[in-house]
Amino acid sequence: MVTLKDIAEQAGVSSMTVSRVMNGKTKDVSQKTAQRIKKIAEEMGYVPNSSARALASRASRLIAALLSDYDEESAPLEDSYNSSFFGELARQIQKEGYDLMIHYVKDYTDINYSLKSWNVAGAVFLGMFDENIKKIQKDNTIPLIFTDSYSSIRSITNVGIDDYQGGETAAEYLLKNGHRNLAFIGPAAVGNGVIMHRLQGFCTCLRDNGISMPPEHIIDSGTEHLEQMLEELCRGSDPVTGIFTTSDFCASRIYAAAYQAGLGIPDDLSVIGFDDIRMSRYLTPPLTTIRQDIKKKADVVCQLLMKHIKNQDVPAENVVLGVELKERGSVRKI
Amino acid sequence: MVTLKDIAEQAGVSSMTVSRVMNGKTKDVSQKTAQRIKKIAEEMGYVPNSSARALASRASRLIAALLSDYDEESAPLEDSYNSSFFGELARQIQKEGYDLMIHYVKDYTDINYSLKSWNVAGAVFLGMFDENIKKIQKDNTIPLIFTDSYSSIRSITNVGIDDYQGGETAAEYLLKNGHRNLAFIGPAAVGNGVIMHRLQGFCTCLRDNGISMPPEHIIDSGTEHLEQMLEELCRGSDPVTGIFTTSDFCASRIYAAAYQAGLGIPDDLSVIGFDDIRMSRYLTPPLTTIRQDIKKKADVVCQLLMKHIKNQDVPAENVVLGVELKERGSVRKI
DNA sequence: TTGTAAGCGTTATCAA
DNA sequence: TTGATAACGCTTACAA
Repeated sequence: MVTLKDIAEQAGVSSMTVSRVMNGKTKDVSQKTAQRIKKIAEEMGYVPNSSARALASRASRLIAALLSDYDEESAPLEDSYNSSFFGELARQIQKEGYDLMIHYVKDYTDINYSLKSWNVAGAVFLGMFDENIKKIQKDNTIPLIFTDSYSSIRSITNVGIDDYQGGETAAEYLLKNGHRNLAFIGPAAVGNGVIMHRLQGFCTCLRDNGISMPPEHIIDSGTEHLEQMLEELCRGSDPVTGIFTTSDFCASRIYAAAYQAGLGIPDDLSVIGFDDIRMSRYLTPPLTTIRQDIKKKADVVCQLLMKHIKNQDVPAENVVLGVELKERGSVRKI
Repeated sequence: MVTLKDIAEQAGVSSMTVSRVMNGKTKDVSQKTAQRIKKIAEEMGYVPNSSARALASRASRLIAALLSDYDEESAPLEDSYNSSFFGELARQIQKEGYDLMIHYVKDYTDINYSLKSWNVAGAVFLGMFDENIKKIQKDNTIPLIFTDSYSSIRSITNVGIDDYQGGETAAEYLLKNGHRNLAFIGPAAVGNGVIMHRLQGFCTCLRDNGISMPPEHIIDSGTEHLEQMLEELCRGSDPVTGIFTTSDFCASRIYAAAYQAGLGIPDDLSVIGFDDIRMSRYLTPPLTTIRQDIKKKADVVCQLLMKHIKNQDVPAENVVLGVELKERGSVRKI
């Protein structure tokens, strides 16, 4: 391992001088020696020791990504949305000269460890963290960026999308295409999360247009019997013709169930998804969906992180990104 | 921040004693003091400083995952296969008490930095690294685990699957179902990688059965004109009836192109994929594919890593995991 | 069983 | 413009 000291000896200077050069404080060092030292460092293959740096400067160029992991069996990164976002985030963070660690966290202890162990410069939270937010905020002075959080705690920095608007847009579009009998399929709408807001936007828009959706048309996507439910919904005397679902992944499950039930999309059943993951355009038929810009989201998160790291006094802010309808082939006009 | 020293002062012992307790070297410390110290540490919310540890012990509990990133526009983690594997790997590594960093790497400089900067205990390589392997190996003593590498360098530790066998299995299955005129769709078969081996297994099996596949039936999945190609292939006097493709994601693109071309799957065209990502069973029709066990792969990588970390003298080994045919609905009998 | 001393590679601070 | 020194929090090696 090549250290500052090694280079210093080669160059006949003190290691402080080398340190200054390596940190780009070139105005404190003469041009000549700076050049010479750079060359020697290059030749010797010097790579700064980040641990030592972090220790001495009490600040690391490290960001932690925290994935909430309620359950051993869940696989957050198997979800196309999450993994795309994480991948983009990693790229952006790296571009800023920071390194990224990933932690699955279950409870406060895990979170605490993730934040303190490597004294990370900041953290990004993916998933639900409502219970712990208050305590986390209190215990830490580093920037914490939440994503898609609807915590009632004010003054947290969050980047999310307009889920409510997304629900509305979906409803509008289905109505515009003549659908009147609708259903909603998603994970059991937990408390105050994105799912609930999408559902609310959807329902409110329907109600404003004089349409109501009976509670039994709100279906838990976790059900084993999706096919059967679809049959019941679409075969009655007053058949459901349109479904709004909370993710494109979920939409693909609906496609499969509909297929098994002998229901054609969009002929017998129209479906509108959420997210616009890469695969959606390749479904048969291509999925009409509410698109969120994952790249943009990662970008905003990263910029916010950098801003807060550079200046501790930046106030908390809640960024809400827009969504847009991506019209493809899974909704028909009736 | 709570340090060993803080705890030591509270407990009226030296920080060495606390250090021993925190590292579970309880046989070197009296039961009584050990208990007392544990309690105090708990109360004070002690979290060990990993940077300091790494610095003092010249060894970190950190693993680096290196994603090869030839191109700004590519998004390795948008690929379902990669992201699932990465997610599983992260979980396994964490379970072993290690932390995981992610790095996109372009060239030798990047790799070098990733490995040295945090003196990681080991690294896992995802993607192609053929050019640099020799140099990387020479410069590092830490365990390096490659995945899906067909490097000609001997004595690297690699975890892969039996790609050749996968190709054979696909061919056998198509033949068994009466298909004689076949095509292959995948990324331009770069040098010596997984793609080439899958293709070779496929072709060899065909040849052994007296069937030949003309070169123009090997199609680059990167083409813009997939729909048109499919038309040409399947509408001629001697139409292609079966396609083997190198990933399930690619299969979904073929589904979409076939749909646009008015070709029904499996009625007009049978398709067999590779990977068995989560989405495959939800395609319409559900995709018949060559399955690889991603969880198992991550598990093997992690165990290998631990073994090599604990014992530097373990020889390099190349683990080849099996693949299996997952029969679903995209291949028809003719 | 416990403690002392030195040192890991770097940066902050102050002095020259 | 440069250097000496202490310190960051911890572990290793040795001594008591």
